[in-house]
Amino acid sequence: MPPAAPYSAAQQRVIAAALELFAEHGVSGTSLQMIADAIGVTKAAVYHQFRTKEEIVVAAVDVELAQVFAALDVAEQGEPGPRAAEIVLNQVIDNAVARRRMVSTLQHDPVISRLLAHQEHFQLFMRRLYRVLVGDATSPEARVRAAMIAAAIGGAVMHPFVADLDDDTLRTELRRVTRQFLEAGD
Amino acid sequence: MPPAAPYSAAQQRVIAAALELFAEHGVSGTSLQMIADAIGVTKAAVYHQFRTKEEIVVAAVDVELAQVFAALDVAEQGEPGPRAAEIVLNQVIDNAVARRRMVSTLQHDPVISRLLAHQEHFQLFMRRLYRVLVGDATSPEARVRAAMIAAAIGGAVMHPFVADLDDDTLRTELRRVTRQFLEAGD
DNA sequence: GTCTATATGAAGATAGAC
DNA sequence: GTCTATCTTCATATAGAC
Repeated sequence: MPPAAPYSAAQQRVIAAALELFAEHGVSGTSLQMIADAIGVTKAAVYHQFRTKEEIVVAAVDVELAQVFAALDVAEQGEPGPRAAEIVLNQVIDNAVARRRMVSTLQHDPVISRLLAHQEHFQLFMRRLYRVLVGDATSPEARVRAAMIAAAIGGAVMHPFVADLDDDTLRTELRRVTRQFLEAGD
Repeated sequence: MPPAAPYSAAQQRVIAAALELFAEHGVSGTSLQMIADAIGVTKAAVYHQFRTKEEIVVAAVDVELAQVFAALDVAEQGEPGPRAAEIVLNQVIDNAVARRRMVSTLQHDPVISRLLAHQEHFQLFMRRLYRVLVGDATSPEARVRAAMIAAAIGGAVMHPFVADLDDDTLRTELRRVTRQFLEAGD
């Protein structure tokens, strides 16, 4: 996974503001002026922290993915076994709930998708997640099942149907229903 | 539902090109120059068909939603009953598969989301879909279940795990796994 | 680390000819 | 219905002072 990049305090302010704006307007819909305004500085100050807008996008994705990888690492500290899958999935769910405003952007923003498609770390994450979801199966049904569960968790956290559920409730129910979904295929 | 707007042939060319580009780059990442280039005309020609970029977005969403509403209407031609839910869901699945490159954009693009949030027709569609998925239940579990199924269908069709499945296979397996998911909660 | 000022290009949009 | 030409605004990005 990417080493915890030593972002300065000023850089972290840019990243945090950028993530909020990316989640609301998308990457292409977010200008450096908007980021600068959100922090309360000028564009030039932002450009002093990152040389290009692309670098901001990379840093923002980097920070978000670091949390996902950290969660997966923790989950795999335990002994491998039948309960490992549930632990990993719960980590994914917890992370999706905690970062629910960002998850949809990470999964669906065209700019970020292109970025992630070329990141080895992310491809590895997807393969690990796939294995957790359906093991070694490669049948169309297994792949559709994996795609649906992955999309369901990522997509549900931002869904209007659950917009006013608090994190605790959302997390609890997501875990419950995901377990039901997984058992439905056995 | 919106009346089938009488878009001219030239307007339909703009809409078709715009939809492709929106799906690939997002609405904010698509310029009128890109749309004009895709059709092989100049920006001014595009502006002769639609007065603003926003009008193009509205028309594109209009065209896509018309298909969804038509499918729902067909599904509700039959007698209301226990099998109605499955018919509606199958129509939603068929439509999602047929338009798989567009579904993610419709669901997740920030510009389009804002547009849809203010459209009565779309809100009605969501309520109808919710009823099909969980009936009158309003518990957190029911809402999470509905959100997950809705997100799963819409999100799975664009998922890398199923990118190389043909439409027939994807549709068949989506129907199968969705049925399993629905039965898992009973 | 932040500012003012500025360069350069591309965006959305319009006027008027063909 | 399409073009050339143009306007204005905003985008990314840089130079140099404090």
